[in-house]
Amino acid sequence: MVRARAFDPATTLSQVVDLFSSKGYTDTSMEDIVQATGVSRYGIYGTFGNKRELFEQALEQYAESMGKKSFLRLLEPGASLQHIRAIFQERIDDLCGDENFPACDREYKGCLFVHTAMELAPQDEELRGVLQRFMKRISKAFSIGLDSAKGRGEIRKDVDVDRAGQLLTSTLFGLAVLGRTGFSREALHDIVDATLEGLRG
Amino acid sequence: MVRARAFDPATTLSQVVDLFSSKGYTDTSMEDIVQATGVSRYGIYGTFGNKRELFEQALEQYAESMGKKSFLRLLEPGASLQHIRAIFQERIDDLCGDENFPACDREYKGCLFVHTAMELAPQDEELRGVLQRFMKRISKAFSIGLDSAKGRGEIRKDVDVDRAGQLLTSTLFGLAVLGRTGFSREALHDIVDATLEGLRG
DNA sequence: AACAAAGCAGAACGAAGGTTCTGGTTCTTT
DNA sequence: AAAGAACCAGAACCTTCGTTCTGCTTTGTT
Repeated sequence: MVRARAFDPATTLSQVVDLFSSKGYTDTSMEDIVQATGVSRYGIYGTFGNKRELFEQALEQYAESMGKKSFLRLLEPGASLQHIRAIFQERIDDLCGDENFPACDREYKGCLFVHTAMELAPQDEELRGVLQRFMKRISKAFSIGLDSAKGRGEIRKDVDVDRAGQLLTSTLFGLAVLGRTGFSREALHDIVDATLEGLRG
Repeated sequence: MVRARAFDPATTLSQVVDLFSSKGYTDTSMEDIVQATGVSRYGIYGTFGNKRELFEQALEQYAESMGKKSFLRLLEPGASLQHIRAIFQERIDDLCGDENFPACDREYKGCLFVHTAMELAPQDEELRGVLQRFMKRISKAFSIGLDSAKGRGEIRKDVDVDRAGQLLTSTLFGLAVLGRTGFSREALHDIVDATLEGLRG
């Protein structure tokens, strides 16, 4: 090794995650990526491989960062309905972006999971498998959190936490779709409230 | 007029709807459309305009046919929770395709609304408006059905039918995302059950 | 039968995309 | 200081895409 990289792969990957999250796979060009990251084609291809492989790494970083930021807290003892609500709060913040900017200017951020599901999952068996794993992991985390909340008497005793976990996962994606079509923070929050209302005892 | 069209615009548009539903906007090429419909480029462009305009008409036919097939029944007096459940049943059938074919061969059908939301809504103000209208109409139909079901004592008295209508709309899209990543009919049905369970009294 | 408006199939065109290649530059090692 | 491995910017290549154009065919009217 005689010359060091002029960029940090981790931060570059983060920028790529943002790009793919905003525009999806097909509508994000390698040129877009070169421009946004400031990294040369040589650097991108040499470090991450081709577009498909780069996307896969972006997806994995997306999932990992979301897991650490949002879902880890559900695995700790004493997790409550408030923790679940906090996940949706963060999710909505993420989807709706900075509200200091007017709606017409703000960049619509999307969910990389949803983009992957709609664009790639049907044809790409491997990515579909990755996606399924991530989704099941999310459902499981929700279930664990719900079980803990049930122990605290925050949700009904007769709630099946496995199915309810899947329900919350589904809601997570529904929010992404609605947020993308321009529905307000308040509308999304109402949906979360209505969902959790159905679980409360 | 001296020579008649060799194709029926309505059935052609239906085929286009299927294509866009399966692969989305960007991944469906005009060549795909020409091949699948058997209609010449001349016929497509002359009848429907360019790709963007064709998509808009496909979206409108999709919404109208879904409305007639699934949601009209909610507006009739005596609508019940069973009618709402039937909508989700049809939805799942539509998303998962014919179960006589093995999973690896079946063509994953997607939701045109979700594709529009993810691919076009952020940049295309007009389509975004169209999409918002459709979604609000769906929510409204759900609300009316829920109100009727409430009158029949099928759901709790304290349920806010407006918010619950939005919740069911969100669930509808969540199902599309999960279905696209290969989750089974049963998994999707569980989600529907869990959702409706939260509304029952 | 001849005309012409409107249809069709496919070639053609310009733009854009993913990937690879080239020529030059940097920076650690010898 | 010389060397060379790895980096960078961007040109180049090939494919695909949306759209338009061209030459020919069909068919109702004159």
